[in-house]
Amino acid sequence: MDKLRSMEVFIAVVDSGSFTEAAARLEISAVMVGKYIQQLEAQLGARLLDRTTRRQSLTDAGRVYVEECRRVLEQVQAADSAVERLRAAPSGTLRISAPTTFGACVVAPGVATFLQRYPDVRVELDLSNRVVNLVEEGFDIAIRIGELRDHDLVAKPLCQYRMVICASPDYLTRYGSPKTPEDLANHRCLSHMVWNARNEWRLSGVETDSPWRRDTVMSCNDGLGLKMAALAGAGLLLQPEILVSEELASGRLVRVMDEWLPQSRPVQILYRQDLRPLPKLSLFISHLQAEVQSQ
Amino acid sequence: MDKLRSMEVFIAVVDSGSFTEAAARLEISAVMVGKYIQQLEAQLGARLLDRTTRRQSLTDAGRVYVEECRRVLEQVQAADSAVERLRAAPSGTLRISAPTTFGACVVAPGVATFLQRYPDVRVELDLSNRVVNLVEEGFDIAIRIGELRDHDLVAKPLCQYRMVICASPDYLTRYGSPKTPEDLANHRCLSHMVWNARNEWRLSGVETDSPWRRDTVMSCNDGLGLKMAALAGAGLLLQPEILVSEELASGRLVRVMDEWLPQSRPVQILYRQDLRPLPKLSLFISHLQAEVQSQ
DNA sequence: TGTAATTACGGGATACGTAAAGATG
DNA sequence: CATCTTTACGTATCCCGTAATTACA
Repeated sequence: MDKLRSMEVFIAVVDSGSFTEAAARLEISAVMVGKYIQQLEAQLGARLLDRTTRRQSLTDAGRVYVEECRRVLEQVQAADSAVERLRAAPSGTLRISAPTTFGACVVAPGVATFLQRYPDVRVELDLSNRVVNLVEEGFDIAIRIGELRDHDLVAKPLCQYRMVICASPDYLTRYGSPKTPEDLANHRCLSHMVWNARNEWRLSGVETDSPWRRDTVMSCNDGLGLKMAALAGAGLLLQPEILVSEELASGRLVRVMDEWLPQSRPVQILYRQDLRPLPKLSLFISHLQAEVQSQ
Repeated sequence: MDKLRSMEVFIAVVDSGSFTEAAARLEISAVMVGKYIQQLEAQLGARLLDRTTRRQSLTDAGRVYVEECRRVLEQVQAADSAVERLRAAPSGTLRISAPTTFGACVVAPGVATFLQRYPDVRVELDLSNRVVNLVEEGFDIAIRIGELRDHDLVAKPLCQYRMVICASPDYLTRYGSPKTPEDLANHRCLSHMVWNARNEWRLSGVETDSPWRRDTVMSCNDGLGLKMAALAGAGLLLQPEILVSEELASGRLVRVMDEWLPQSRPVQILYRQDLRPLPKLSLFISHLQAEVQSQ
C-alpha cells in the first residue's frame, strides 16, 4: 500500500473535517478516502478517527499521528526539492573549518577536486585546532575529530582518524625497531606540542591505555615540521596516518609498534540542520565523503 | 507509485552496491529493483545512479537524495512508533512552564482534564513570566506569548492572545464609556505593573500603535488582583481576554473601545525536537490544542 | 428523511516475475 | 564468457469508481 498517499488523505480528512470534503479536495471518491483511512488504521493497529456518519473527531492516536504525517510529507517535499535545486549549478562561497593536519591532508585536496568540478563555487578553508562555533563564526561546515555531539548540529561520520608510529629506515637501522612501549625509553621521539604534551605518548595496548615516558628530542606545534624531521632521520614520529601515508607507501617511512597505537577516533562533518540546504553544501559533503571513501 | 517503497529500494541499492544484491535483500526480483530506480529517476527528472551492467556509482543528485531518503524513512518509522507507544497508558511527570495569567486560566484547566483522562501522569506546572530555558531547567514544555523562535526547539502555535479593555457596568454608568484613546484622560485605570508599566497603555488603532497617558489609580503585579478591583467598580481594566471571559459573558464586566485594542499575539507551545517523544508529552500537547480549540 | 460513511462488486491499471536480450569486465 | 542490468510480455493483484446499504441527526 502507498503509505504516503494514505498520510496525505488522512491529513486532508483532518483539515477538512469530512471524508466527502477531503475526497473533493483530492479529486478522488469518498469511498477511496474511507479505504485509505481504514488501511492506515489496520496497519497501525489503532483507531485514528472516532467517526459517525455525521462527523468525526480525532482520537489521541490520531492527533499525534497527524502531526507525524505532516512532518513526513514535509520531509519528502524537502527530499525532492533538494534534488530539484541541484539542477542549477552550485555557486557562492563555502566556509569550512577543519583541524590543521586533517584539513591540509584530506580536506584541502577534496576542496581542490570540488572546485574543479564546480567552478562557480568559492571556498574559505580555515585550519585550526580550536573548537569553532559554526553559527557565531559563520561557518557552513566544521570538521571535528572525536565523538563530540553538538545539539542543533548534524554530525555525519566521515572516516576514522588513525594514528601511526613510524621512522625513517636509516633511523631504525641505527637505533633498532621498538617492539613494546618499554623500548621507547631507548628511543629519540618527535612530539607534537599539543597532542603529545606533558612528555608522554598515550598508547593503547592489549591491557589498557597507558601513558609512557620517553625522550623527546624535538617538539613542534606543526605535524608537517615533525614529519620533515622524521624523514631526515631525527627519530620516532607519532602522528595521524594521513599525514604520512605517502611516505609509508613509498618506504621513506616505516611503521613500528602497530599493535600499541592509540585508539582511532571518528572524524565527523558538522553542519546546521536545514530542511532546504544549499546545493553547494550538500554537494560538498557528499563529494568529500566520496573522496575519502575512494582512497 | 509507492514512493516510500522506491526510496527503500534505492537505499538498498546504494548500501549493497548492486541491483541483484538489493533484490535478494528485499526478496524481490532484480527487475523490480531496476523499475523502481527508473521510476524514481523519471519522477525526479534526474539521474541517481551512473550504472553499467557491472557496477554503479552515485551521481551528485543520488548522493544527496539517498541521505534525504534515509531521513524520510526514519521519520516514517518515528510516526509509526509514536502511535505504537500510545498503546501503553502514559505515565511519568510532565514539567510545564507557562506565563502566569495564561497558565492559570487556560493551562491549569487543561491540565485538570488531562489528569482526569490519564490518571498515571503527574504534572508540575510552573507559572512565571520570565523566559525559562527548557533544557537547563528540565522543563518538558514551555508556553510563550509572542513570536520568539528558539532554535533547537519546536514552536507549535496554540491560539491567539487577545487583550480586552473592560469595566464593571456601575463604573461605566458613573464615568461614561470611553470611545477613543483621548477619552482615557478622564478615566480611572487599573494597570499591571509589568505589562502597563511607565504610566501608559499601548493601544493599536487604525493609524498606528501609540502610547497614551492615563490616570492609574491602582497598579498590581497580578492580573487576578486587578480583575477583582475592576469587578468592584474601581476602573478600566486592560487585560487578556481569557482572564475576564466569564465575567464578560455574564455581564459582570463590559467591553469598551474594542477597535483600539493592542494587537493580539500568538501563543506557542515550545518543546524539544525528538524523533521519539514520550506519550505523556505528545498527548498533552494535542490535548491542550483540542481543549483550546473547543472553547 | 436526507446526508454521509461503509460495503459490494466489476473493470482497468500496474505491480511483479519469468524469460530473453544486451552490455561490460 | 560469466555476470549483471535491461527489455518484453503475461499474469495476478489491488486500485478505484458506481451503485447499493447502513448509520446518524
